Amino acid sequence: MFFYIDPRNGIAIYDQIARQVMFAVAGGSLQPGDRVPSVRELSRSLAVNPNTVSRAYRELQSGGILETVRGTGLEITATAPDACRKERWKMIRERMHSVVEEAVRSGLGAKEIRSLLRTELANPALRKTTP
Amino acid sequence: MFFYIDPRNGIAIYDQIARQVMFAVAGGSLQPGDRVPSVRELSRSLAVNPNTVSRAYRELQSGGILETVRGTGLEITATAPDACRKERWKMIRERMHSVVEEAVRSGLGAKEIRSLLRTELANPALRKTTP
Amino acid sequence: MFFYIDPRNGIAIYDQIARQVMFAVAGGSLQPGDRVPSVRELSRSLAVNPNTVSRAYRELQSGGILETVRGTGLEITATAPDACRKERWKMIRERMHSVVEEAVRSGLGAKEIRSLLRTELANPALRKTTP
Amino acid sequence: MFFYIDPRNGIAIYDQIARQVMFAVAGGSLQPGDRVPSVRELSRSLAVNPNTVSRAYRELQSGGILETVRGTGLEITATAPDACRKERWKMIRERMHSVVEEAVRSGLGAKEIRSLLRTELANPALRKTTP
DNA sequence: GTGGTCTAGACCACC
DNA sequence: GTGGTCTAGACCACG
Repeated sequence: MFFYIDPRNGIAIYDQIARQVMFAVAGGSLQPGDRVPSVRELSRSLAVNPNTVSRAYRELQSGGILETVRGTGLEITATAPDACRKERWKMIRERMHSVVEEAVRSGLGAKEIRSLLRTELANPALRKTTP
Repeated sequence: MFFYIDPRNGIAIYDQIARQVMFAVAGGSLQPGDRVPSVRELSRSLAVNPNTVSRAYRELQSGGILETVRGTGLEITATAPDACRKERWKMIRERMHSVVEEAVRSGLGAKEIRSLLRTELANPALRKTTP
Repeated sequence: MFFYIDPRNGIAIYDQIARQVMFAVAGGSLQPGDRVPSVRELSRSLAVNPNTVSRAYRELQSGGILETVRGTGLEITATAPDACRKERWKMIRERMHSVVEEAVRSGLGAKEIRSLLRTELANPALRKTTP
Repeated sequence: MFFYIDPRNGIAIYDQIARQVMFAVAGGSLQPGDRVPSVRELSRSLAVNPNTVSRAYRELQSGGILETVRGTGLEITATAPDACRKERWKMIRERMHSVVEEAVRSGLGAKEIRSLLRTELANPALRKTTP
């Protein structure tokens, strides 16, 4: 499957999993009706405890992204793509907002902030990493 | 004093205090030789556990921003302004990096990211916000 | 046939099937001596695992609603209509009991609960709904 | 404290805890700003695993009923009473709806259903049980 | 095979 | 002391 987690990057593992599912849905590589890997399978392939995967899936369920189909697994809901695209925007926008806010509060001007972004976007290491 | 903390915003309180000291130094409102409030005074005025203020000061000391002046308390070091400006850059740059990284990984293009920043910079509520 | 199942509604599928058979018997649309569809046939038409249909029938057998007639399949017993009517009452009564119990425990008064029922009974969409 | 759980009533323990907190808030015995018992304390007094209590609290958090105050515990939010009263109604109404729906579908008339409720409300065992 | 729940016990950062 | 996260392993109902 197409999930990778970094156990030491500060973001909780269950959250990394949930985000990647959402990104995959937002990007179209997971479609409504698709089944997500089983808890046991994913936990094995990520070398992570089943409970951790389970928690990620549970949060996605309560967010309306996944639904259980009794005994057969979890699948992407019909409303998921919309919700995921919205959520993706919201998450990125919130983080961008808080960076800019802190930058301004710490005394940086718009010019400096823009140059900061330019530097980051020029970073060649970006395009390679697929989630 | 000019510190404000929000015990509910997810950022550790000691970290909020330490950042604000650093920003004040970077911005010049705290100068080398100035004394910071005593642990007891600040903890009272912020309604915060003294241990928490203490920890903030401890981190600032080990970062070379504060030094104890025997008997009289803690004051801003001579090298602090430089260090704080550098630290400020580093913190902002790291956060900007991680936002951009997530945005790209989630499938957004450089154009969209730039537009996101533009929107944020246009936000008129920026200068007013107190930490 | 006249069965409908919803694999996503939280009620076990075998239970949905068993209930519908019982309701049909209680209501007279299935009579003693009538044959129920074979496991294979019903499982195909409901797009459901044969084990699931099998389990529904097994429970109905052990409840005395169905009996095997050698070679030809399962049919409604002579005592089924009585048993189903009783069972229907019991199930509804139990559920009503537990709703009322929770309502009272959560602080609602008899008056509010009665008004709740009145609202539900007034709902015009009732008779139309298919299981 | 005022929580009781029944480990064998079919409702998940974490759910029983969460409901009781909500009912307590809806009924006013827990007010905004009040602290809820600590995870460890409640888990001890209910003879339940800390993770189970933790999960109950987590769900309440994501529902906006509780918020963490760093290092000091979890407290009732300002918006909780409203949310809990709404949630309480919603839960009871949904259950009443589904009972009535099943009753009607199984062939019972409004008269019989009303009489069912009357019987339940007359049950003297009701008033005693406090959650 | 599937998910859901629970227990037990550990480690972390924070106050 | 507090909550948050994770692991390990168990049991259940369901298909």
